[in-house]
Amino acid sequence: MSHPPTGPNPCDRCLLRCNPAFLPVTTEELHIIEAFRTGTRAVEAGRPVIEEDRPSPQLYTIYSGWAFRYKTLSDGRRQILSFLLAGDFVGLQDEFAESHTHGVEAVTDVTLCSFARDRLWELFHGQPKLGYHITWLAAREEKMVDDNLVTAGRRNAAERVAMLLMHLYRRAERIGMAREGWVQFPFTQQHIADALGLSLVHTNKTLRRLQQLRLYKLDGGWLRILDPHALQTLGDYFERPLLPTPLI
Amino acid sequence: MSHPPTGPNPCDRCLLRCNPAFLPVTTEELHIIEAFRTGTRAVEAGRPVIEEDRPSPQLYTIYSGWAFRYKTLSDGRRQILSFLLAGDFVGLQDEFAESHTHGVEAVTDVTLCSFARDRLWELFHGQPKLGYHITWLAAREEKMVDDNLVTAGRRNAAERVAMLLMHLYRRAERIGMAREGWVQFPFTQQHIADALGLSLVHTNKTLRRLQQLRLYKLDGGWLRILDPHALQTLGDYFERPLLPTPLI
DNA sequence: CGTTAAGTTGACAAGTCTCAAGTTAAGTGG
DNA sequence: CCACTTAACTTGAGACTTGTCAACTTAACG
Repeated sequence: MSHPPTGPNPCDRCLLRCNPAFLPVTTEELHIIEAFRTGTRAVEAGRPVIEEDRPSPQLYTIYSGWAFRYKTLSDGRRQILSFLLAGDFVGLQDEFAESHTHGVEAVTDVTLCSFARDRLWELFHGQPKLGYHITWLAAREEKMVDDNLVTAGRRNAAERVAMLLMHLYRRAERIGMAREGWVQFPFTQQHIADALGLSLVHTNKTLRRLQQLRLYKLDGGWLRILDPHALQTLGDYFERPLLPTPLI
Repeated sequence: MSHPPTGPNPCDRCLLRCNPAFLPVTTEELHIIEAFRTGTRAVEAGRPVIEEDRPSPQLYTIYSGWAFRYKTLSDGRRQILSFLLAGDFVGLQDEFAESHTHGVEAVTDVTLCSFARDRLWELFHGQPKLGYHITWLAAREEKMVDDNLVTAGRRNAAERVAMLLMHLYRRAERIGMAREGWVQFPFTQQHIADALGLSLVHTNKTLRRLQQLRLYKLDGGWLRILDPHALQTLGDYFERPLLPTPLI
């Protein structure tokens, strides 16, 4: 999961596909995917991947880095809908959208593989298995939003923070981003507040409290979960065993 | 949209397909859908359609009535994730789930068309267009959850209620359930509270306030929007023009 | 007419937000 | 290498929204 110097490789030498978290594909499927791919793109930390109000002609798979999907109300209040990292497929909603849906912004520097939206149907048609996989990814994405909705709707501040820390740690760990119990944590407290539906100040105080309880540790942009059991119980958030994920 | 006396018809005489809100299908597609369908099912108001902790072997399309998807935390706090009505496709998430995901419960008496989950791949394979449609439905469903997450995370009580009233009214209206500006409204204040992430009492007070402002009217289980402009503005929630929906 | 679920209301408690003022950390240019 | 600037993070105080508790009313139903 280290950053490739010049962006993603051609699909047949894609580093992500060596990752056991992802489902293997046949050579034929790989060729179809490669033909579907239109290129790669790098986005700097903090810059937009997809503008909120403009439909994007591209679909993306995150190749490296962290990003997030969000929506803003007209007075500027912002809600982060979900975080995205390597392997996540973005922009599907727009394909079927009557109009604008959400924005996507890079947290770290991000590299992406891009696909032409208007050839999505072609992909379903020519390779139904890949269509099935895309549906798989859409369903997984929805499940994450479901979880976030439960969080915003029913958990209190400490529970929210506990849940999010475990969630982010687990997702990074799952695709091999953990190094001896530490995971890169590039998020600001503003990101966390926007994701949890809390104010920045209250997020800070809650974070502080859980840190003083020695439930987690944050050092130089790296996160370590000190007491996973406590965080899971507090957040009432338990990861189920995970199946390999399709990768488009 | 009146209730059929004995449950849904065979697909080739499906009343829903006469509804212009839904995408027309070819005869061949209709046959495939009919072969995919395993039967129909009636669920009484208040009864479970899918149990929260048990994976369901069935997928469903709602044929008539209102239902909702929900999740509960282990101490009983419940969050409604989205409301379901005629044409909505349910259970897809489970197909790809590592384990349990959400429960589904009937609000009114509900009739359903059921499909065998283990033949979903067959459907994608034999009729990619229908697979594409299912993805369409999944993406639309996710957009609704996105909206609900923004609501729970960033809107205050009055804004939440305004948004939900408009949302429910619009969805019912769209598939022809409106009668001279009135729409059936079978939800209790507990449903609304659970959907909005508010307490029952506060939901009641907020509802009352908006009613006294003459923004809407509720009479004998029927809802009328008196001031759509005010509710839309308050909820910062504007419906975009809608395309016909696929119907599986 | 009695029973039950749903809705209503007021009083008070608690959680979260806002405001305002720091402090720390990380650049950047002189 | 240091002074300056800026973004991120902290902290306390007080206001406000929302939640909880408890009692009561209304509507629906047998």
